[in-house]
Amino acid sequence: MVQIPNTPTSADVARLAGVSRATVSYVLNNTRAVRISEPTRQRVHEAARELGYVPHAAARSLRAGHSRMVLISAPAIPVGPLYGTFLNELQWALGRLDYTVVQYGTVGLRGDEAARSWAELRPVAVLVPGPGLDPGGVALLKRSGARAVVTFGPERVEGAHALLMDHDAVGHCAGAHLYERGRRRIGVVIPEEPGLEVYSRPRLAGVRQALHGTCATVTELPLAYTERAAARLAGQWADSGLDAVFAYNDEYAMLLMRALQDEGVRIPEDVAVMGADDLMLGRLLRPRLSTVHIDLPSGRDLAELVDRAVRDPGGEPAVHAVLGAAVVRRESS
Amino acid sequence: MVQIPNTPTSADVARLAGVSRATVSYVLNNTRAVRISEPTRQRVHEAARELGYVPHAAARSLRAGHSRMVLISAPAIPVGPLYGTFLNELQWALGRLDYTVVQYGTVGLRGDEAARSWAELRPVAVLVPGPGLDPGGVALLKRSGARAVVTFGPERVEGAHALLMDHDAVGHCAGAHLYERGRRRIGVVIPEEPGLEVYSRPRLAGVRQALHGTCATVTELPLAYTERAAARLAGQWADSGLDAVFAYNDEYAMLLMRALQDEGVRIPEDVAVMGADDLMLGRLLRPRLSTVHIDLPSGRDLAELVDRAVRDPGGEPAVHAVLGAAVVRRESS
DNA sequence: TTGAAAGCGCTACCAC
DNA sequence: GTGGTAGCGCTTTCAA
Repeated sequence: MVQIPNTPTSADVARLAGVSRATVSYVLNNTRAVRISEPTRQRVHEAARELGYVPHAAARSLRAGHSRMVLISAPAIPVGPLYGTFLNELQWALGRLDYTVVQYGTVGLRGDEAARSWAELRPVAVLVPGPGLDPGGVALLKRSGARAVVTFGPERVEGAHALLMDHDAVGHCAGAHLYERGRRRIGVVIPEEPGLEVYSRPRLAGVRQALHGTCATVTELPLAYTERAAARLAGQWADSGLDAVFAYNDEYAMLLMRALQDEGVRIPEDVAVMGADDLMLGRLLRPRLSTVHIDLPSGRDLAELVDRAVRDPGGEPAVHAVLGAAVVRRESS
Repeated sequence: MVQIPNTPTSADVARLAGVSRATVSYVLNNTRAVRISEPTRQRVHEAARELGYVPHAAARSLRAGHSRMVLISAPAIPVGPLYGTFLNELQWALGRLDYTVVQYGTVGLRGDEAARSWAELRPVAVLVPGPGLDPGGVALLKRSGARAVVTFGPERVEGAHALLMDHDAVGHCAGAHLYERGRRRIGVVIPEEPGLEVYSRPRLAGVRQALHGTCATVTELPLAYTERAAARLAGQWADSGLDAVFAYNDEYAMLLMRALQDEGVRIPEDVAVMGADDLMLGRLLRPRLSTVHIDLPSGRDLAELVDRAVRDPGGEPAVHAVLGAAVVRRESS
């Protein structure tokens, strides 16, 4: 008969090694304040290995009164390679600082409930990309023991540290560049996919700002990420009289560019096209896609910010503008 | 003076409401077995709200002896939209079943250490995409209370349930299709990026298998995901005499296709090109990219598998082949 | 209908 | 050097 083995506890280890639970704890945690004889250490390690003992993180942090868990809110929309690598770097860096990093997705919960379920885990720090956290949520998390709450996205939130990713700058770059290239009737693609407004709105605003006080016009172009929608938009192009378009990002740019080319619109002669994100993708298009390169902060830097905030939770919430944006001109503009 | 507020506990709620901690627990958990008078309920809820009380998940599961945490190992490589949507659906479905879903990345730990750090969280179930878990790890997790361990990827692991994503089938489809189209000298791109072998090897094997017993030849084409590498490969194309290539996936296909076209190679006349994953990308290329559409299992199905396994941990580890693969012929083949 | 108390696994203080 | 033990926040049995 197969018996489901009970999870071994430190008491089991103690019993097997013939010592007390305290001693087990001292040995396995390398407690410096107390010296344990070498033979005893051996026996304890031996016993732990034999039983396959794994400490119980929840019990430990319950006892300690705090955890080293950093909770990162996992966005509901699939993320691109840019953010993906950033996240990996961040996780790695936090791991080096001995934090336990956990991504907690909150599909289907409204901001309030989300913050509550995060708080139940009593993380020492909470990182929230994009929106989805309001001042109330921040307060709740802090009251639940979070020593650092960091948002990174286009908006800051009262009470939280912010890595301000100023997507206005992305649009600004694009707008200024297109204007400089002699374009005056500029379209800006606004993805219809939900959840992208937080990025598309500031990017649009940036374009407007760059063109403010000039004779250039800005036209919003709602666009779903489908061939049909792109074809429809391209079909109406001649009527629009636009001579340039900032396509939100490289993927939408590819979609639109293809549709325009299929309509016989010449790029960049008739219409200049710009993307953003500087994906490999853009280099492979013909004409090569001009884009806005985005510099995310390094994961290491953010990890250090988190660590500092955790060690000194009294500090004022810092707001860092961290998004570098620079035009990469290729052939489409 | 600003005082760091202490996290309120159920004892605080009890005090404020003028009842015992037991009563608080009964009210907040809606314990059916015990009836609490309406006025008391009100007072408790009131107090909890006023204090911003959030239950302590760790303490709860420590007491309960088990958690409802499902741990999903977060892959180190950035994932595509395909897997991203699958993951979201899965999280949503598990959430509906009242599990707490957490993605735990293990950048930099070897399989053994990874399993250990997962086990420290005492999850009730562990889902591991791709490799990174050996039979020892599975045993460790089970001994630590995991009632279900599910791998999903191309290989199965002793002791764990498996969603067998048979990437051979992807290659097989591609190979058979290219053969059928009259191609006999077939190249297969093997990405040089680390971590992709688990997928590329089976896909290659599938191609070989499809062509076994025919006069067609298979040539491995190692390729890094850079323009330079692609240009180099394309430069040597004439010498190779290949008349078709299965490019691992749509992204590598785009990379290579572009390089070939820049070399003056005509597609599909001189060389047929196939991708895989059926991304939007492929539809936008010219010629439109033929691809292998991959059908991942629905997140709901996997969630149900997990739930069943959790409820009946005695059951034999099930192995499901779950990857549908079908050729989508467009213009590049 | 409500309260007292035990105990989940762990660590840290204090005795020996 | 090592062991006894209190107590982290919570649920649940038993008593009142």
